[in-house]
Amino acid sequence: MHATLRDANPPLTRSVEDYLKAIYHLSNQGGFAATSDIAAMLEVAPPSVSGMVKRLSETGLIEHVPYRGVQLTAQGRRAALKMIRRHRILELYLTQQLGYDWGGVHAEAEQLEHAVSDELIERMAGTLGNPQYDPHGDPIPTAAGEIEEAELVSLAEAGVGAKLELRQVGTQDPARLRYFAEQGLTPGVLLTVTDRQPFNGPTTIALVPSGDPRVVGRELALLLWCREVPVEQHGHASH
Amino acid sequence: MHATLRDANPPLTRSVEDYLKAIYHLSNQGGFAATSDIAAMLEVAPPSVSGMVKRLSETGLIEHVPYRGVQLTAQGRRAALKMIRRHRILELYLTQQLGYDWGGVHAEAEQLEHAVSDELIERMAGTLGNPQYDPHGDPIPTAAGEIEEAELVSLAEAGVGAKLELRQVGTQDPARLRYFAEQGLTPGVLLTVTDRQPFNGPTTIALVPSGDPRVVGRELALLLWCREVPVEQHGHASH
DNA sequence: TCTGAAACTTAGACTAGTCTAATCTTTGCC
DNA sequence: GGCAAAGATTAGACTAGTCTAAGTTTCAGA
Ligand SMILES: [Mn+2]
Ligand SMILES: [Mn+2]
Ligand SMILES: [Mn+2]
Ligand SMILES: [Mn+2]
Repeated sequence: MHATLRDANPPLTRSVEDYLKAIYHLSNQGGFAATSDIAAMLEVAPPSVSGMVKRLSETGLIEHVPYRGVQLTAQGRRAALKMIRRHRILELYLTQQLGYDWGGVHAEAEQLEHAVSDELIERMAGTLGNPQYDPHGDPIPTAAGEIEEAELVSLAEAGVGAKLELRQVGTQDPARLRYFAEQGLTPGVLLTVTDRQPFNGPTTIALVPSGDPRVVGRELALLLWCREVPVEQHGHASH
Repeated sequence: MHATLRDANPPLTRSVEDYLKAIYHLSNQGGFAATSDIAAMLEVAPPSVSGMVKRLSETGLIEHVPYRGVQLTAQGRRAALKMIRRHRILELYLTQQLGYDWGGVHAEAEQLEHAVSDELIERMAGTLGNPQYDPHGDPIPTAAGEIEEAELVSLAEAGVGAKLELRQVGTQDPARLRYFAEQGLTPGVLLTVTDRQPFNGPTTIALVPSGDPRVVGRELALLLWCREVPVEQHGHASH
């Protein structure tokens, strides 16, 4: 064993952890993450991404096809899911135990995720009762690296007449999150689609059971991910 | 305003924050912190310290007298006390809210102190009732940067017969802390010094009120910082 | 007063991560 | 099928932080 050999498994740096998360989010369902999309998500210049991509593929965390994009290896995916678990448990802990609102929580978790130990995360998860979803409805990966894959439909694409449960809110923007909260649009809410205007027009919904109407423009409707609710009529299960 | 000018007040890096804390701890009561002591405390080589010292004095956080040592400026002291507040609130929060024992808490706080926001620290402090002391009895600086300066005597130097209150435990070593906890030697405990053997020998104490005896070697006794308790006899205040 | 050891600084190299400017590749469109 | 624009990579520079090796300063003791 030569003293000059690099440490075989050095701990990942803050930057590397954020790159892996970004690549995970951008390469859903087996696709490639593009250099420019990673750069935009992390707010760095594209050449910075090219440089990091080189290092990450040398260490076996990603697969790089030049001019095509990158994908996580199994090892890289494990590391990404670990960070996502940390991030989402932190978000939930901050909202439930320390009074954060769901808009402010993302920025704080973005920093803390790199500093917490496994032990701290598991203690937080225990305090919270080993939760399944974060404040925005996103599934929390298990400590073993499993994550729920739900088929959800965006409110902008849901059919008129559909009865839906709002499951996930697909933004971290504090202003948009605050607006959704004001409108009562938080994960778990039931609603029916009552109208959609043509030419990318707004969707009108009625909250269940209050019946309160809401009009949601396409930009925001695309952020509201819903599950179709089987319509149960007076205790009769649908067939 | 030229775009080429460096940001006037960039946020401090993790390294800088740890250097400032180390210098604070090493330059108590107006003295100088020595390069080699800073290096030992941070586990870096002395030339790394010389390099950092140059940068820190250029940014006005410390004063450097070559070959003599360094001192914090007012600005550097403010920054150091802010980090110490963070560290101690984190330690207390982790022990009181998340079930950490006082041995494991230091390493976790050492990382988190660089990642938490002011808002998070103040929320934690609020949850804890704006506490004055951390789990090891160390005073927590206020948000305004005030810190209590107590005159304490080490158990190794206290006179035989003295009645003392254990106030601070001056180590972060998990093994030593665990041992102290086993022996019932935690901040707040009352005791009397019953014996001291010569030639740097052990100190024998009796816990109050149980009377249980403990024998403490000099190395550990030097870590136990105590306050003299005015001896009140059956309700008679001492004159 | 000299001298040698300890402490400190300087010199020079290296890594991680970032940037701008210049140079490929790919691809949609005429 | 050719070409221009978009996207990606390479080239080269820079900062922060670390190291080892080599020189400089201080100071206690002979
Ligand atoms: Mn992050
Ligand atoms: Mn979230
Ligand atoms: Mn630290
Ligand atoms: Mn402490």
